[in-house]
Amino acid sequence: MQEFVFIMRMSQLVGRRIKEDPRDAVTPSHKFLIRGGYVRQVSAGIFSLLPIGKRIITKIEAIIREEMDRIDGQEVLMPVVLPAELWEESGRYASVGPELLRFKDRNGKDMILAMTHEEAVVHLLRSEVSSYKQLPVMLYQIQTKYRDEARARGGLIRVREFTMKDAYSFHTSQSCLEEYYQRAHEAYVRIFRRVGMVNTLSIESNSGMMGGKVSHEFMAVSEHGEDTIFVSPDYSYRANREVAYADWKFEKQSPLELEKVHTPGRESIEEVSEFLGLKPENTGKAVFYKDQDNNLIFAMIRGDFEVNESKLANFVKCPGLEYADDELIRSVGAEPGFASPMSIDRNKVRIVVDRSVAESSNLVVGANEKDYHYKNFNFDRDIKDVEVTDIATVREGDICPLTGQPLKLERGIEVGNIFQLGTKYSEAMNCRYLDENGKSQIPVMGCYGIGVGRTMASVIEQSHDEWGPIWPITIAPYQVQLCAINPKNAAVGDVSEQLYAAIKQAGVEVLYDDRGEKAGFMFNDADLIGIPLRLVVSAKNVENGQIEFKRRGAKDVELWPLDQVIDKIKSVIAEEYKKFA
RNA sequence: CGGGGUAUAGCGCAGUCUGGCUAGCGCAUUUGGUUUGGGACCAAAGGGUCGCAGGUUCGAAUCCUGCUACCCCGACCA
Repeated sequence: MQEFVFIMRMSQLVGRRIKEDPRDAVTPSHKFLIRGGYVRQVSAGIFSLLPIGKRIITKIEAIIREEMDRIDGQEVLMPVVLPAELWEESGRYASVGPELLRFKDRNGKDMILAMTHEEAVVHLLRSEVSSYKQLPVMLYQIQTKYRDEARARGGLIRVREFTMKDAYSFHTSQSCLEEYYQRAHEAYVRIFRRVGMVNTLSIESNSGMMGGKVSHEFMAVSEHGEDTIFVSPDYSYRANREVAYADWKFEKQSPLELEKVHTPGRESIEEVSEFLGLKPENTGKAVFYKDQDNNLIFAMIRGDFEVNESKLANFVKCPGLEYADDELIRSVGAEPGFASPMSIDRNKVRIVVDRSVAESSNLVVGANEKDYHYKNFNFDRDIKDVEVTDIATVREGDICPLTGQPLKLERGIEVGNIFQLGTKYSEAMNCRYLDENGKSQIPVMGCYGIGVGRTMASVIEQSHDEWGPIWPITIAPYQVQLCAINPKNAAVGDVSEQLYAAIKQAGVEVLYDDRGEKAGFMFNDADLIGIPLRLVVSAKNVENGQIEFKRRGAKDVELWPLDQVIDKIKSVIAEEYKKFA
């Protein structure tokens, strides 16, 4: 752990507390980070850290370093500014959208601000490692990243510039990667426990633009989270909505004859099912998407389900699906609002059917003619040569595939992720080593990220009261806050100064409120800063040779004999650390 | 990128509809004094190109046009 400034006087501390909530802050973490004097916004999604905010970040980083070193990581530092050609090698210069900030240097050379460092680490490693004897290896860094987010929000929860710990491992085999992936997972569990994130879930996730197959997200459970998670009641099943599935049961009935019905002006599932006196689950829904090349994809799902665009995008291997416009839909012979998979130009459209349609009977579908639908559509009979898969979005209450219990919905903030990347980058960027037979091989990669600022914000989301954050001792800006009520009183002033010096001597981190503010004012500031342990020096107690001790968030106070304060506070601190070991 | 909103002192806001003398209020700040266990009191003081650029007018924070920044919802996305 790096050396720290152990002590600080409040009278000298830069970063004022603010009484009122900032107008534009909505989440508790955003409000308290601003009000407590931890961070200040410079531009949308771009923040400066004030001293106590920086101390928290430094402590979180120290915990991450320890755990990365424990799983044999080697710390490096790679640049924020990278040449575009490195990203051209991997193909991401073209495939990643506008969130990658591109610019030219003075010579007109294309450059980028790195949003992640797979390319940089492969560039580094391919010239340093050439033998199987050097593998496996893991490199990590704690570095600034930039993502040109369309919409920054929620204080530190979604920002454009941020600090991230990212780690990359290289292996000679998939099994070696899988073994290491497990160790990384365990390291992450330890990290989030140690920083005091009490409610973190590791869940199955969608690999998105990173490529690769197996991946997990570490979610801080919070009502202000941006991601939707489905969990079983016992939390044995946990999955992001993007990949979650349920044990859906569908029932086949004997097919009835196809029947064309007049449904004037009824376009939506609700309108059609109500008009025909049926339920939404008796209908089939058609949703049209287009890929980047303007190719039409016809997704068909039962009327009571929603298409899961992540599942669909993964299935058709196209990351950038968009809703198709009416003109494109008509160009294949379909009628928007009354679309049917039958009687359309099969050469111009790819049809993907959800199991809910394939395994149900006698559904109402469009007739590709304005104001007409068909009743009694049956997949097996009425359509041929289409792809059937799961593209349904889980709904709260759907049955868990593992436990058979109803799934419940949670919100989460993604604070970390781990991926089994495979050879996507090492292969594209020609990273090779020689195996024991002298044969050239491509290393298998894993990557592992943690958002440091987001972690700080998430801890507040999970640990605060109406007055401010309640920091775990492991990342609190100081371990102890010392408050002097009326330090102009000679006895109070003397005892406070002596205590301050003695605490420093004992190696305890203390923030000393020496300002002589009114008690209430001082206590409110202390609560807003959220240091977990508080000592108060007052005239009344000093007269009795006593000091008051209180834990942040607790109701009760203790009175400690003055000559035992140092011993007692040290033991309380040790006890607090044990809670997060 | 679509929808909605905001921009006036360090922070939070009023004033704008209905144009008018010197642009206010609370908090914070400075000075002096009194206070000191859950956001004290008295007295005095400093602090503004009213987001930017044009226009209308005798006169614009206020009306008109354009722009910019920021926030919220959505789209997109590690």
